[in-house]
Amino acid sequence: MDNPLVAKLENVADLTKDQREVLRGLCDHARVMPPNYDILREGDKPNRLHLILEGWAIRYNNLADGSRQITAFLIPGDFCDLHTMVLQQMDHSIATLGPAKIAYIPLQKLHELIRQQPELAQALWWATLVDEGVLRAWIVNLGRRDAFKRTAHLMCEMYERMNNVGLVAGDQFLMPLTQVEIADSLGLTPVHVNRVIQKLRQDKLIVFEREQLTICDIERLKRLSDFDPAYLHPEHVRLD
Amino acid sequence: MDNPLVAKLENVADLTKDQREVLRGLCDHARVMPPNYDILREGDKPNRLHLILEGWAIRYNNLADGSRQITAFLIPGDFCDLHTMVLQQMDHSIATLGPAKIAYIPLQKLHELIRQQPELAQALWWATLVDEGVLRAWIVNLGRRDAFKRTAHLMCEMYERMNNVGLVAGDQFLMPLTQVEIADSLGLTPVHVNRVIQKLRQDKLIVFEREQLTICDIERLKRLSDFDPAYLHPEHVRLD
DNA sequence: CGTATATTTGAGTGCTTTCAATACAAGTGG
DNA sequence: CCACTTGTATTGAAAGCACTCAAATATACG
Repeated sequence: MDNPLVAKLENVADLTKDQREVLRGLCDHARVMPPNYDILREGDKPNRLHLILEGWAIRYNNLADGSRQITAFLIPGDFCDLHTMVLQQMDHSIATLGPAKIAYIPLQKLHELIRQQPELAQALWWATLVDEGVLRAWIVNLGRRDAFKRTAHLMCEMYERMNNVGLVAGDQFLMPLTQVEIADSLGLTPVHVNRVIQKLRQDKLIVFEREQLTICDIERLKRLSDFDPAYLHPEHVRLD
Repeated sequence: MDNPLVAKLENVADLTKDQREVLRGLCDHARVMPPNYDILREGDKPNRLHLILEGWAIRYNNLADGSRQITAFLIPGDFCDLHTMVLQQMDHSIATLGPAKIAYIPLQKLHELIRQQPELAQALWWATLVDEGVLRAWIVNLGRRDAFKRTAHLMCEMYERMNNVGLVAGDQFLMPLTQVEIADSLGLTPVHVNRVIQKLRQDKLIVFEREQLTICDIERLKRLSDFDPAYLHPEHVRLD
């Protein structure tokens, strides 16, 4: 498989062969981590960056009452912590879901890249800003959609994002989430997520088994969940 | 009043006299806009940046069913659209609440600043990344807290942020929000927000009248809403 | 002083939660 | 290889938080 970061950025920027090499070079040092492994914990002050190469991870916060809110799903090509280029301290934790291959990138290597390849740096900021758009879309989802639409919207988003890194085959992709994790991301209870998913199946919108999600009718799913991919900014990056 | 952007950044970075001047210079061209004025609309491709100097604004999305979700409150010192440095198109709208003084900054001026003052650019990225932290905190708020705690948490956040730009006097500050707007930001209905606010008053936690919010017992409010200011990253910026 | 906007109150409804129990699958240790 | 543990999915019934609808009151503004 090609490098997922390269795949992601090529959707929005014309990369030179050289730039592709630089990006691949960032991923030199990678390791496969076990499921449910905390890559980063709240309060950490990491001195290297982490990039997902294979598998999924979650960004999450634990609350005082013992509950948990997932604030992002990270898929291949996503940085876990680009913000540590500027911010000192992690204000949340990051954990793998299934086994996941993580690239470890020395902070210094990134700083060099930014100095030597400003255009590439720009592309990385694009990724950060898209992440911000995703966060806003999640707020809209949590704030203004009922459980059914909310779940459908999440599935549309993951379909789209997985597609952007070439990980959708036909109408299906690997979504290694339990219903508990879906619940923790959507602000619902696992019990209710279960009922919602059953309805999605009943309505012949999805098939979801053994971590494999099949979208039977993506257009209908997008329509009913009011999904508009504009927030993922598939348009070309401004490189001036 | 001093420049709110300078005030905000000085909390986390040691600015030289020169840098302060540059920041003030960004705000040269400013205008007072009327209440409920759309500074930017979804789909716009702005060629200048907008910075709040006085008053409040909202970042919001309109949904297909006619409802609205506010995804951010912008206060003095906040950029409306730093992301247009990289992204082409607005994926949401921005509107003033009360009358608000907005600085208009040509994109090019910002690009010059980034080239000539990399440290300042770093400080601006700090602001963007804190905004991202705020978005995550909102997701946690919407996903895992009931209406009462959720409302309390919002008030703690705005207290803290207003304080960071020197706009809290004693225990009170100007919060030009109607209950409808609070509802649209918290994913609640105005009716329910009304009942929650009454309870907050009953419990002697706040006084809220004529757009003036007084926090009677900030410590209790923080405790009960599980508020931890770490996500606002008051720590010193990494400037290497 | 009239009109529009914002706040408040009440009653009834419903989506989602909570609590509890069952079924099922996967992994572990003896 | 089986008993056992653990995590996940599923189902049912009851309770509750927040919503809807509707109307009254208050406040701001021209």
